[in-house]
Amino acid sequence: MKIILEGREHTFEDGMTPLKILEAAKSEARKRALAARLNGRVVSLGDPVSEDGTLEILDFSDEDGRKTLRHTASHVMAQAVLRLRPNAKLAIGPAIENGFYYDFDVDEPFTPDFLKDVEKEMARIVKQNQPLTRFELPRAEAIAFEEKAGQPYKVELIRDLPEDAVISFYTQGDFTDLCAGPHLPATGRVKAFKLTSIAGAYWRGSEKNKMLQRIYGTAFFDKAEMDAYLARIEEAKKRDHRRLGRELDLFDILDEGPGFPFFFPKGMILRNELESYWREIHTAAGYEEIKTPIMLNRALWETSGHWETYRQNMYTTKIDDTDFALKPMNCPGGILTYKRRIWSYKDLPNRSGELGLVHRHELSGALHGLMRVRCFTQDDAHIFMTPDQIRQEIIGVYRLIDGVYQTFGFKYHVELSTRPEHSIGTDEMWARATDGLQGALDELGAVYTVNEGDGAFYGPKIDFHLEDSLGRTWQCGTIQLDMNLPERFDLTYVGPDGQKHRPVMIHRVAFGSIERFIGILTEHFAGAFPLWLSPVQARILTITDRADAAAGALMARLKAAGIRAECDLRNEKIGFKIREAQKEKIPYMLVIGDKEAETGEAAVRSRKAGELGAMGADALVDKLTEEIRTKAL
RNA sequence: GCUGGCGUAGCUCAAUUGGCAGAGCAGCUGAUUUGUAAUCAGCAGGUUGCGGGUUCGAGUCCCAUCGCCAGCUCCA
Repeated sequence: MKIILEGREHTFEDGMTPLKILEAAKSEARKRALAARLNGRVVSLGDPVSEDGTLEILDFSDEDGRKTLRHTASHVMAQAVLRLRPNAKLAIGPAIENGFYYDFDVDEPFTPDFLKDVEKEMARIVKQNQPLTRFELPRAEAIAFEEKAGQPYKVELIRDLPEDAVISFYTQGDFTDLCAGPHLPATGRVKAFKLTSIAGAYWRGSEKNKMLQRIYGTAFFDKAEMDAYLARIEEAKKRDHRRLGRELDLFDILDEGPGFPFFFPKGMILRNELESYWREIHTAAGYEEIKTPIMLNRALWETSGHWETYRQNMYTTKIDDTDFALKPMNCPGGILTYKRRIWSYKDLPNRSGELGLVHRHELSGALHGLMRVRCFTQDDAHIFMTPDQIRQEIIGVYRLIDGVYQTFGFKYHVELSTRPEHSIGTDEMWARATDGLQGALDELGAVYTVNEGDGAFYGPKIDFHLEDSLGRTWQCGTIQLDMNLPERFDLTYVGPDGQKHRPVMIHRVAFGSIERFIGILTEHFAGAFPLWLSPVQARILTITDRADAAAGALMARLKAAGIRAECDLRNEKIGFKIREAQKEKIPYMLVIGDKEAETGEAAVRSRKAGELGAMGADALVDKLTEEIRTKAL
């Protein structure tokens, strides 16, 4: 098979794809050169090469294809914006998960109306079907090109490119942009697109830089596919925990306490069930439970380093001329608890857990329902151990957390976060701690990504991230190794040699925060919680008041078996009662009319499966008890 | 905190160029005794987030402030 690349003929075996061609390249330099050329023509590196020697795209459905489409859509958007606002300065415009964005520096901020104008202009550009062509320039010329174009951000980007980088540009009609590619061959391929929102975003992601205007959009090869996607987003909004919390009377956040959630009676049942489950598995895993004060004096926070490093996030007050702070973390309390006695190496590891209420003054703009609040309960635990116990303990904690998420059927991803800029402790401590975490992950065969510089100021961490209904991820579980606080608080244990030694400490949470976890849980189940968590597990619905006595008897029987049951004796039609129970997502509806009152049974209706037929009280208790016991999903 | 948008009844939303603050659902009261997702009727519900200003007149325009939403930054 012959392929003509930029005028030169290349011969490849049949069935080659650009990706395979790249893989077959002999040297790195050759690979880069080929990639640069191929990217200029090809949508997806996995796409097959057609027989007539051109690079034609046959399959748009893979992720690379959509990414390329969206990247091209961002160029089309930038072109449209420049036509409408010739003075706009371009920053960056990548494809992202499900869409794309482009950042602009403009004199006047964009308005929602302006988005409509941009969409119209984009449609025009798509209709013009301008071909995208690629060219490369040496560094100096590339800089001169963007300087002439009046694009200072692009100049800065070029200056920061590595020495050996290929500097490429893409042109479509009157628009040229610095870009590595790849792109669609022409703007006409951008069939379906929509601009979704405007937001501010700092240049290069640093709040020290200027805030630019960002336009988000999405694009699909198929209009129907895009409509389905947009409809799915609308649907997902109905699962929003902030909405469901209010609708299901579980929890809410009121204007009177921004970031400080209220839990209503039904929400407390859910919460208490989670806490009981937590106590059960932690007791089984060898943890002891403690409770430490939410307010402690300044001297303690100075010892821990929080006063120095974290004070801007702490709520402080003065009591009798002494500074106090609400705890933003539980560790100092856990440490003081450890220090109450002398420990032998035979006592370690010591695992003490605390459902600890912490307060953090988060930035107002960061608050988000239960996901990001200003006071929350961490299902915290601190493990004090000898250095040679590190790996085994971390493996144990990892398995415990994994078990928790499996109980709820959650998918998660794991990140290893390393030393941040703002940190305390020596290089050697950090190296040992990071090696400990990484070693455990590798021994477990865990799949994880490394997040450089994202650790806590006192140590590296393994984070567990869960998704909300819109696919945004939230850190829940975390395992943090700390060789610093034991030093600061002069923690010791007595070794076999009779001498004092320094223990190592793990901070860890499984839920992360009960509040955030409930938020995730609510969205995951769309409010239809598994039976064991449901605030009301069964509601008995009467057809007429002739069944009231039977209903009362059944409720008493269920309650005696520990099942959360209630009666709906109102003088309403059964359809109405069913509808309400169904909307409240009550797992089991037990209908009693004359027939059932007679036989002592109930017609069972499941929230999920509909009518299940009549059952006697004993059978019903057995069925529900078993479902609760197994925590069935 | 930053950029933009938005705050009207418990909830979802109306209210023409500045001109009488409304509807559905929920709630309450009464009637209805009903078989698996909505019985009927009536009643009540508001200092339009809060505070200033412009105007004969402000839900609507301006300023300030609080809160919410999206994103950025930061984080469990």
